[in-house]
Amino acid sequence: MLLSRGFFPTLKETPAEAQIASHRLMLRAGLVRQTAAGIYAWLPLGLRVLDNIARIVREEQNRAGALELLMPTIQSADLWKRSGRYEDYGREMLRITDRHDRELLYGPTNEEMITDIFGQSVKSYRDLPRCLYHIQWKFRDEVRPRFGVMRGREFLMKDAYSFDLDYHAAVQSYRRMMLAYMRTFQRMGLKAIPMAADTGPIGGDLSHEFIILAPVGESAVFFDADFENTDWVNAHFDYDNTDDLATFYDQMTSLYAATEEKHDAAAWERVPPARRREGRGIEVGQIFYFGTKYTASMGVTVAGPDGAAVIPEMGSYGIGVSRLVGAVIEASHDEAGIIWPDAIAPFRAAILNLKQGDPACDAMCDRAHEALGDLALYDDRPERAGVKFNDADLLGHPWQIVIGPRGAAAGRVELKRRADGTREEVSLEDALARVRG
RNA sequence: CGGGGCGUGGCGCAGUCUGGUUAGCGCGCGUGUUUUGGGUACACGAGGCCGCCGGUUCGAAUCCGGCCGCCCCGACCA
Repeated sequence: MLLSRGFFPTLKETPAEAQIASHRLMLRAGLVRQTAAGIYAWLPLGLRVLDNIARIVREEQNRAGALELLMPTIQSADLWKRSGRYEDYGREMLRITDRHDRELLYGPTNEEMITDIFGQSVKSYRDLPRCLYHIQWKFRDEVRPRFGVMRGREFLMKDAYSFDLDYHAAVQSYRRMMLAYMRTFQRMGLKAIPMAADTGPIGGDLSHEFIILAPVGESAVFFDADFENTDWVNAHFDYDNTDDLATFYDQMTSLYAATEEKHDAAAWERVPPARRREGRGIEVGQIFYFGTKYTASMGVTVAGPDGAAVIPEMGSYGIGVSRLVGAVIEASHDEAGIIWPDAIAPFRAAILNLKQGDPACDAMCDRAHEALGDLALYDDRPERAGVKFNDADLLGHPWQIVIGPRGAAAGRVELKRRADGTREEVSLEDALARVRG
């Protein structure tokens, strides 16, 4: 991709409204632009990141056996009246009236809708279990949106819903999704900790929030530092193996970890003082088991093996896709700008032509650009080297291929790793190979 | 929803208290020269219904009233 042909507006100065690092950097690097309180437009660079995060989420959901569909953003109020939440949800729900005075709403979540869709078509225990998900925009009319996309009113969320025949099977679904979540965040370069959490308006009695530690986080959290020594990544747990899931779940939940609402002073006292960690965290996902709350209220049953009606057990599982963009930046940036983890970077590398117009530089840059194609952003502007260095650091590409007249004449390029700032002089071919990974 | 603050070229701000010629400054943008490995320097230039509506006045960015928008702290929340 040629930078000169793209739309990557960067800001030298920080807009006054941005208070935290991720918000500042998202505006300065041209990822988003605010269009109203808590509502953002995603510019090309931001959209690439959002898509990359959604792709990883999707891959891990599929791997865990969940099935993707797509439900609408606008929902009928009737659905919510059936579950009783139309009154309960309060003013966070954006209510809309159409030209026929029908009551609609912009969905803040989809339990009612998926329960309705599922219940219409599934009539036998043979159709269970199922887990369905979609990645769709939500709207919650927050009283006070803040921190850029971390607490927007409109946000992109992956929400999955599991349907099982009984409690035991529902617990397997819950554990399966917990494993999928840990794998998802791990792939994005994030260290998430599952913490016992409140269920809020979703309801139910079992819930975990996935927390990324960060000083700007909105939740106060308490956890046992020993969690950092838990090695679940190399354990190769199988989604279909009940023992694996049990072992994994035990690893995740046996050590103390809770958000403020679920904090238990007595249990906390039993954690050795040296291992007690208190801090703040960003919630990037939450999972719920709530049994038959929606299937019962909305009248969904299936025929069991003996012919008797059974009310399916449900769980729901959310990941804040757009929030993750901010969370990743909070976890990975420095004074100069963003440091993208390889897996979600909008481009794997920047190609910096330090002397636009120099035949050797131009030729070598063209070769690099041709070889990497869409993996790289080629800064072909007639700007000074300093401008290009600074923009590349700001945009946070994992690699920078620096091509100047000195090196180009000798057939060498400088390869810089954004994360640690290391640079080495290598041949173009070696640089390309490293960037491709 | 309580408390506080701010709306002035794309961005960051000054000017408002104490009304008065053409509304300034820095950055950015355009053209040219210059520079050429970490935001170069100079020159010229474009770009504003001073958030909106109404009022006071000979005269309003400035004073008064109303409205809208946005931000921050708290309570609330993926």
